[in-house]
Parts: sequence; C-alpha cells; structure tokens
Amino acid sequence: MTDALCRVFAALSDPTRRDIVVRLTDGDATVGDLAAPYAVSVQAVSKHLKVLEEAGLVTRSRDAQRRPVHLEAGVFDLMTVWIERYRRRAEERYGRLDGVLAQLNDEQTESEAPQEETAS
Amino acid sequence: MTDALCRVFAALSDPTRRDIVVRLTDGDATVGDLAAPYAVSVQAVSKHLKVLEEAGLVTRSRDAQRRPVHLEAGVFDLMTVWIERYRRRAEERYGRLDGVLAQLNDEQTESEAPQEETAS
DNA sequence: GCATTCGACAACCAATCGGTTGACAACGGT
DNA sequence: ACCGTTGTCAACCGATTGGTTGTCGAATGC
Repeated sequence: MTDALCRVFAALSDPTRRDIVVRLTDGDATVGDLAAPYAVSVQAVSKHLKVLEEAGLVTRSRDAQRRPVHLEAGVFDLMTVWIERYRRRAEERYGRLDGVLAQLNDEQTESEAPQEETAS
Repeated sequence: MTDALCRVFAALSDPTRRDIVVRLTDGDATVGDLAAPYAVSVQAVSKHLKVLEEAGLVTRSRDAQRRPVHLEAGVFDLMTVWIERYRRRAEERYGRLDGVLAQLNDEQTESEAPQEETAS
C-alpha cells in the first residue's frame, strides 16, 4: 500500500466502504448515521472511515460532539485517469492487432508480429 | 469479497498486479515474462495472475508448455460505470449546494460560477 | 524414451484486515 | 457541575494476503 492509487483501490474493495461512499453522495453524515444501517459496531465503521480518509476519499470536520463526514469525490479522478489511460492503450493494441491479423489474412504479409517484449 | 466489483478493486489495489495489467496492455505475455522484472518467485506472480483471473481481468490459454496471459480490458467498464455513476451524483449534489450558497451569498448570481474544484 | 522447461498446487509463515470489547476524551444539555 | 451523547484509541482475535519452498504435471526437444 505504498501510493495513493493503492489506497483508493483498496478502500473501495470493501463493500461496506463502497456503500458508505454511495450514501455520502447524498450529502454529509455523522459516524452514527453511517453506522446505523449495518450490523457492526460504531467502532468498526469508524475504522472504515479512517481507511477512506487515508485514501483521501472523505474528510472529517467537527460540529460539537459530531464528526460530519464529507465525500471528496475528486479522488475518483485518480482512478478514472489510470483506468482510461490503460483501457485506451489496450484498445489501441487490439485495434492494431486486428489490423495486423487482417493484413496477414489478406496479403499474407511476410513480416512477423513485432513481439517487442515489455521494457526490461 | 463477495461480488465482482470487490474482486476488481481488490485486484488492482496491489501495485504488482497493477503493473502486470499495465504491461499486458502491450500484448499477451507468458508467466515467466511477466515474472522476470520482479524480485519475487514465479509462483508469487502465478498467484497474482490467479487473483487477476478471478477478477475477470485476465484470461489464460495454452500454447505448448506456455500459458499466455491475456488482458480482458472490458472489465474496466465495471469500475468506470460505478465510479462515474456516483461521481455524477456527488457533483449534482455539490452543484446544488454551490448554487444555494451562491444564492445566499449573492442574490444576483447571473454570471457563470467558476466551478473550481478547490478540494479544500 | 527421457530429460527439460514452464507453470500450477500445497503447505507453511509473517503481516495485515475486519471485526470485537473496553476505556476514555470532547462536548452539550439540563 | 454532572450526565448523556458521540466518536476515537488500544488491545485482541480469526481470516485472509503476499510471500516463500518443495513437489508435481503437462508438453517439447533430443
């Protein structure tokens, strides 16, 4: 869990935490509110919130005894940038591969597939 | 780790597995090829590939003794759909909130709100 | 036929995770 | 000035994770 991307993906790999994020898209909430729907203790939810906070997905402020939790949706961008980048790469690759296959099929090109292996 | 989304997020929460995915966007590779750049055993990489396979992110076929690994980039959609859905919800929410605040602050807010992301 | 190569499976280990309970800090209401 | 409410911290527990080593199976090359 070294970098931010690890923390974000790990945070969202838990269904309870994903559910908390979803509920926070409706607006800020207190720890108690967030814990209410689950069969687990408030402490467990507090731990989940800590994970989300360390991933940068939520922030907590203070309002009397309450600690309102706020969703920082901007962190989603970290993931979408990563995903879209490599999805695009993959699509280009397959597009090219399709092209190569079509060529091989059509002209029986003599040149072989590049096979450039992963940059050492 | 009940549903597919959990498995995909969890699979990508490990930097080695993310790196493997990235390298597979360059094309299929064997387990040995994939293991080469890392200081870990081939077995460890094989385990990572099993996790990626169970998440639906890769498939493995057979070619002689080799087991070429292939990226199934379509699974990215699972995540992007989830992320974009709730990102949109969050933005709507904050957009509305911004609107309210702007109204309270300045009744004649006819001009374009900057919509800065400020992530305070 | 036989050794080799590539990779999976099983058993094990330390570390982490999600959960618990108990204690306690911070604040507000009365 | 207390008590109740709200939430965090700390210690602990069982399950899972990421890694190791050893073994073995499948397919090829000689």
